[in-house]
Amino acid sequence: MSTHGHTETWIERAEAVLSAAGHKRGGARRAVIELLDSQSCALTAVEIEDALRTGERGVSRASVYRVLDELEALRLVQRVETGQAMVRYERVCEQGGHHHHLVCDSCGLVMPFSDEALERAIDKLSERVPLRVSEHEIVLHGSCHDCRDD
Amino acid sequence: MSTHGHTETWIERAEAVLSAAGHKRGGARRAVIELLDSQSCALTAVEIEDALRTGERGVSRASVYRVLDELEALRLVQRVETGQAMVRYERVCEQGGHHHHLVCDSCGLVMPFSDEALERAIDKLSERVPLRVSEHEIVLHGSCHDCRDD
DNA sequence: AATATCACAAGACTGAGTCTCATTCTTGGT
DNA sequence: ACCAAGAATGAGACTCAGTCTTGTGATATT
Repeated sequence: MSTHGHTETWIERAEAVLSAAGHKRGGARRAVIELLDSQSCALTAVEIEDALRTGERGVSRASVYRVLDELEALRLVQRVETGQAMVRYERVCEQGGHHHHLVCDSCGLVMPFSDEALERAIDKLSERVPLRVSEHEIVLHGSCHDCRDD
Repeated sequence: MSTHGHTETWIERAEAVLSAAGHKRGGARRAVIELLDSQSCALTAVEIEDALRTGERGVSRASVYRVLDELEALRLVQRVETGQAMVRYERVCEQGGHHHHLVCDSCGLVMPFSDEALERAIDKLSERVPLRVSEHEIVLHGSCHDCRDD
């Protein structure tokens, strides 16, 4: 890795972006960021609150939501609407991390997937549609291997 | 139109499916069905409750949710997750009515759209994915013509 | 170190959605 | 028509994710 082209971790990028946006540092935000960084899949706000309370550093509910809002506004985290009552959040990785989600309606399992053809279809579509498309998060519903019984 | 091949309205189909599923008739359900039939785009449960209270036939909150659940289970209505805090519902039309939604994150406008290439991409995708895909509802976010300022 | 400002915690509050249960309506059988 | 069984409904209590308020503590700048 060269000096200025090195691969930055998500935490490092998050700290840099937050600082550039004029935010001071704080323990609650740090705790939320570290938890999000340690997870590979999307968490709900309540899951985050519970995990932190059980863990080393409790963080109040208001702080969890505030931090998630800040991170979302800076495109550091992304909402995932799984249709499961609670919104989920996951960190946004820059390089090739673009993926969508499969949700099993029976057991609630959430799985990531990605597909080139789908991306192309959406890119083209975006040009024809009366909306400047900013983000897309596709969620497909169905039943997973263990729930093939409906 | 022939005698048995005639085009059935959504209301007629709904009544038939409900009856076949062993449901008796009732005023609340009828009112919800008529409202959904009169709408071209998706409504939230609260919008439905309000519209009915203001209209001819008030329907209690419990009934609105109960009826929507029943209709969804029978695939007569479809949920639309717009990421706007409240789930929306719209009737499911059989012939070619398959469409998705654009949501303006600034003003909350919800617009329908459909796209053949997108459908094809999803159909192909469904075969490669570890999930028996039952439904898909794509929601694209962005800003509409009137909100081009972010 | 003083100060101004941001970050935070605690908990009251809001409101969408659920649950319960008593009452009313439908419908099939008589 | 009448009646009984069971479905449909209404009213409101209840749950709980998410918001808002306020007082306190942390942080950076001078």
